[in-house]
Amino acid sequence: MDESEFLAGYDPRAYPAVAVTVDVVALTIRGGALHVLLVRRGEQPHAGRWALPGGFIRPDEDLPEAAARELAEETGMPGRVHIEQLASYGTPGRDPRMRVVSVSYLAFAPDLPAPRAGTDAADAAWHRVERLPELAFDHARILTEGLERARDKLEYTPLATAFVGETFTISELRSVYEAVWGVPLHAGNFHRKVLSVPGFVESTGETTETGGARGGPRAKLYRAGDARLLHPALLRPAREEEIR
Amino acid sequence: MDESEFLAGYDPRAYPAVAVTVDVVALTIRGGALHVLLVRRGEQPHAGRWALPGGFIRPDEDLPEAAARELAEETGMPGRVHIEQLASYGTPGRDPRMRVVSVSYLAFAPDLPAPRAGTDAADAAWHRVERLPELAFDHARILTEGLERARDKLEYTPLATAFVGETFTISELRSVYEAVWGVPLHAGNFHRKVLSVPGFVESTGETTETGGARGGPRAKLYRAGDARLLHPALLRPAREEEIR
DNA sequence: CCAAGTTATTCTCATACTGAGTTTGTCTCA
DNA sequence: TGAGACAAACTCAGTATGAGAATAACTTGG
Repeated sequence: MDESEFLAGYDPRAYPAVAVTVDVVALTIRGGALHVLLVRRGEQPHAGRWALPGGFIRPDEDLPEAAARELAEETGMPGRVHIEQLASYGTPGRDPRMRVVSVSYLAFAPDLPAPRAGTDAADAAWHRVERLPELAFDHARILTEGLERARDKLEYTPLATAFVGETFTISELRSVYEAVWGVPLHAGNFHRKVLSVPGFVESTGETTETGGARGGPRAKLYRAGDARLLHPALLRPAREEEIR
Repeated sequence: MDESEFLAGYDPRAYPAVAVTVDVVALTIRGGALHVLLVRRGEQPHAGRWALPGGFIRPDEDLPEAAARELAEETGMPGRVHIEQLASYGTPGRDPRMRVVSVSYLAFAPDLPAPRAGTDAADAAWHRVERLPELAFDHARILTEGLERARDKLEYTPLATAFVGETFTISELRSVYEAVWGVPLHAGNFHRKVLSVPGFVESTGETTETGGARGGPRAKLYRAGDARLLHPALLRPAREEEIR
């Protein structure tokens, strides 16, 4: 091994600086539809274009902290937000300014207040995931992978409870699945399934104050149970096209 | 927003350099047991301790390329290696030298020749995952998460075929599941299940030349099919302790 | 060569889970 | 007050699963 190889292997200062950012795919459900938080960029490059909220990590800040901070800067941060790491992207040239490695996070929250413009964005808004504007950088790809991850995790984790309030009805939970998966579900089977999975939900003993807006009896209220994995899982209807 | 906030948000050069590395959790099956590739560190910090193969990314190298390169440097790189991203780790202080963000990758390969010492390691060897030495940095955690990911992916993807040769018998495939999951499986049920999942394996029409080493008939040979997802999935026996 | 032991492959059968549809009774709105 | 909406529970046929057993093709040690 010669000297240059040694340096290439071990000394990061031999390289041009690499910048590390976090980008957050923040999802919520508004009016029965899945929405993602986007900010309009105020600076070059891609000024004026919509992007995922995110920014450079700070020197003494862990990755999840950075993600939570970036999200808080755009939304005023509600209490109950679930955050988890998604993936990292580091293709040279993905940011024209310099070598940037971006760690993406997925965040889920119950229906949130309208976001406020943060320190580094001209504007911030929830967008329905079926009708998105063109995104800056490679954020369209990150968002796509984040949605796919969210759809998967709904199957085998109690993630859906992160989209609803402290207590909720089975129908509210079902509408989360329908919004994220984008398909209608059989109400009776969903009900049976949710109640049969140990630890998914537990009854509060209460019911809603009134029936549904358009009629129907009062629904029983539940809260999230202590399961970390759903067993058996709630599987999406098979998607032929994704199997091959 | 004042000037310092602006810089904090947008100019990475305002920060101390962040180094980005890739670490690879490379798995293979040798003698019916799951093994992971480890290298003995030749340099400080943690000199002499075992670690996951990895190193700093190069300026014009994409992340997966860097992972493949690091793996090749330790093993002489066989052809058929499946590589996928695992997660990223960036807690301040995880490397005493400087701020390091590490992107981990998971690699799977059929039984490989003994590794060779690479350019940046004093030694390299396959270790059984049930009997591991103490690892450098936070590599024990990375390895644990890598194993968990591999066990999960075996359930719903044809990943197991990446651990066997071009053609294989159902029993060979079963022994992959048994090695990775660490539990014995019912041979008859496994056989029925594998053949019933569309696109998992396809028959070659051939059989093995001889029976098994200790007896039994010749087994039919299969190759990997075109499925990207297994449907229905091959589920592990329920793990009560992991559900709550 | 033969008996004993191994293994691949196929069956059986009882139980569990799933999708689709139905039933019952409560509630809202016009 | 009647029509429609909806929560919750039930039915039933089809499918998947776990456990065990049967069959037959091979091995190896005598």
